[in-house]
Amino acid sequence: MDEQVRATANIRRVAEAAGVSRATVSRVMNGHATVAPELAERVLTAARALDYAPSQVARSLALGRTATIALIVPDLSNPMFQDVLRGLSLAAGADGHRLLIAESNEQVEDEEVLALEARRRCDGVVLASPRLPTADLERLVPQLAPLVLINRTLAGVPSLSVDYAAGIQDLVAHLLSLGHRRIVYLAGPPASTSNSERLDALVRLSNNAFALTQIACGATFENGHAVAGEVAGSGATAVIAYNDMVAFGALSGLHELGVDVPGQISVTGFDDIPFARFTTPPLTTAAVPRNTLGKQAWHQLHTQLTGPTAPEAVAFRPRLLVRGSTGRSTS
Amino acid sequence: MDEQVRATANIRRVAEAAGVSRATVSRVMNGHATVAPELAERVLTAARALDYAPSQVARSLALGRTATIALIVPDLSNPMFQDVLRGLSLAAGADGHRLLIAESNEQVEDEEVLALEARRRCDGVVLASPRLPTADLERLVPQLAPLVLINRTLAGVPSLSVDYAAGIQDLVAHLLSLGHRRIVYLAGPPASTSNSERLDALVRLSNNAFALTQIACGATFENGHAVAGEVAGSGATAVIAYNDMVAFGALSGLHELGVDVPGQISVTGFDDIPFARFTTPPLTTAAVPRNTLGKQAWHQLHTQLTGPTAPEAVAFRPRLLVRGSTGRSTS
DNA sequence: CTGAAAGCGCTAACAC
DNA sequence: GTGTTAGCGCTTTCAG
Repeated sequence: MDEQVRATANIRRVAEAAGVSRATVSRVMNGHATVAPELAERVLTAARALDYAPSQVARSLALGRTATIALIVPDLSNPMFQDVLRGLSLAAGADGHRLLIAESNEQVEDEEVLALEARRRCDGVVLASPRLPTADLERLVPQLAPLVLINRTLAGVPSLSVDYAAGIQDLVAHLLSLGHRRIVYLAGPPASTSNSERLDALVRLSNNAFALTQIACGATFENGHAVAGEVAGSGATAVIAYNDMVAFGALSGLHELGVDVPGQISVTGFDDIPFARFTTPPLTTAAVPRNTLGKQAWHQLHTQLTGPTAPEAVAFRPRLLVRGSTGRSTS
Repeated sequence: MDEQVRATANIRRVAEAAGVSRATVSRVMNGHATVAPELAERVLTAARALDYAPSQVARSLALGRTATIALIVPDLSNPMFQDVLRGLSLAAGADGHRLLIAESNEQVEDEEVLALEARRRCDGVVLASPRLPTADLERLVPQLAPLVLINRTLAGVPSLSVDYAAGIQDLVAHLLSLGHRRIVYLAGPPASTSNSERLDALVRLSNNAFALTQIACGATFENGHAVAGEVAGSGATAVIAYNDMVAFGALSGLHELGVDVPGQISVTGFDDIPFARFTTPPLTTAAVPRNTLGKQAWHQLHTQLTGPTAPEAVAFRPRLLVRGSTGRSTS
């Protein structure tokens, strides 16, 4: 019968069917106050009959906004970005905005074009691009704005970061309170700024308060596992791992060596990944508020979208979670 | 000086600056073969000078396609969907398509409008909606097409699922080969179809080959942990957990009870979540090819976008991963 | 090979 | 209140 109807109805068809102008259809569809109830009813009926729903693309063009934002991340398999994504998605969704997501797959050289391309389809960008050179980023800012940066700062741009130093400070204070005075740090990737922030904080704090040694390690379970022997032989009574994965590996390696945690040595992680509570023993760590980062990212973007605002750079303090992997120093 | 230039250049401005028509600018920007090199050069220069990049929204409207697809999931924190997302994102991205993502946050009643809304902004949909009633889904199909279903099937719609029965079969075969004849199943949520698929497969296989018992459990670490005592007292020599998290909990509980795994009892999981290789002992499990699901989803959507195709329903067989948590039966 | 002009579907002044 | 009309920025026949 009506084979041609399947070609997704548009506003004109509805207008014709309802015997009104397109403007009226538009008004009704957008709930614009004043349309005679009788007309509104006719429009709604026609719309329903034709399975009509306004084209968001056309709408976006006419309005000059898309009600969509983009998240650009280097790696979707990183729990950090997964949670940021989730927080962002929920928060933006609650305010009626869609989320476009672009992953650079760690290809820094692609990030610029990815971000620009994404920005052209939406109203603003949340960018997590730890490795993009600052100069490039600065050049990009005007074209990406409204923009929110995750885990890095730049003058004049709103940003959300994690205060790694504060987290380390809490971890250290906790260990000191347990009597530990010889601490070994299992260092993360040397190039990573999150590693140097942690290390810097440690060095700063160690000043007389405790003896700090360092073992080059990495960011993975295997890395942590591999240095377990070295840790056991280091004479340290406590280890601060670069992150939870490394701590997890160290825990596993120490277990195999018959070293009791926390009886003989205490171990802390960093991040509070989902499995940190399930290790044996459960891992004492500094919880990075990843979800909050996402929520706040939307908040900051939202305010930029609705009006002019002063850029803010906020750093979130991780939360110390004391679990079973740390105990009183016995030496 | 040129304050008004900041209002993002459009095609007309570039055309004027280059002294050509908008059509020519369009041709150049799209690499359309034949434009005099000299003109092309002028256009490119002007575009560069004005920081011009075509509006993707306008382009989408004119072309009738957005080069964007949507993924609808109930819960982004579920590792299953995270990996599907990742596979989909990478695959679609490689073919120059963007990804819109919508999370229903488990609110089934929102999924319909979410999906429809998303569909209006893009060219196709990948839908993972395990709980949406079939009748509703059927009604939705025409409006969502091109469409690919994840983990559920529907006549006439391409879909990608996991063959849970096959995974169970492999697990059972593995256990039988190790001499196990008394197996206990730690059941997942009763309402979940993935639980009943596993259970059905077990019941079917148990016929004379082995004694099957069942313990009501759940889907979490805590659930698995809680039934460790019951498992130990069950007389079974092997346990098949609903999923890895449950197996993980059981492992932990058995450890605390001093029950040796796999010495006294073997344990298997299902899914191969990222941490399954790191448990003590590492978990034997059936790996669900989550990434492949995402990749294939793009593949199926892509073919639909490029031409008419017969819908396909493909089920992926999990891969048996034998690790340290299973061993020869000693009883 | 290039330009003029119509149109994608919707919104928003502006009139009536 | 409702319709007319002029865009939003781009693509694409169709002439020349």
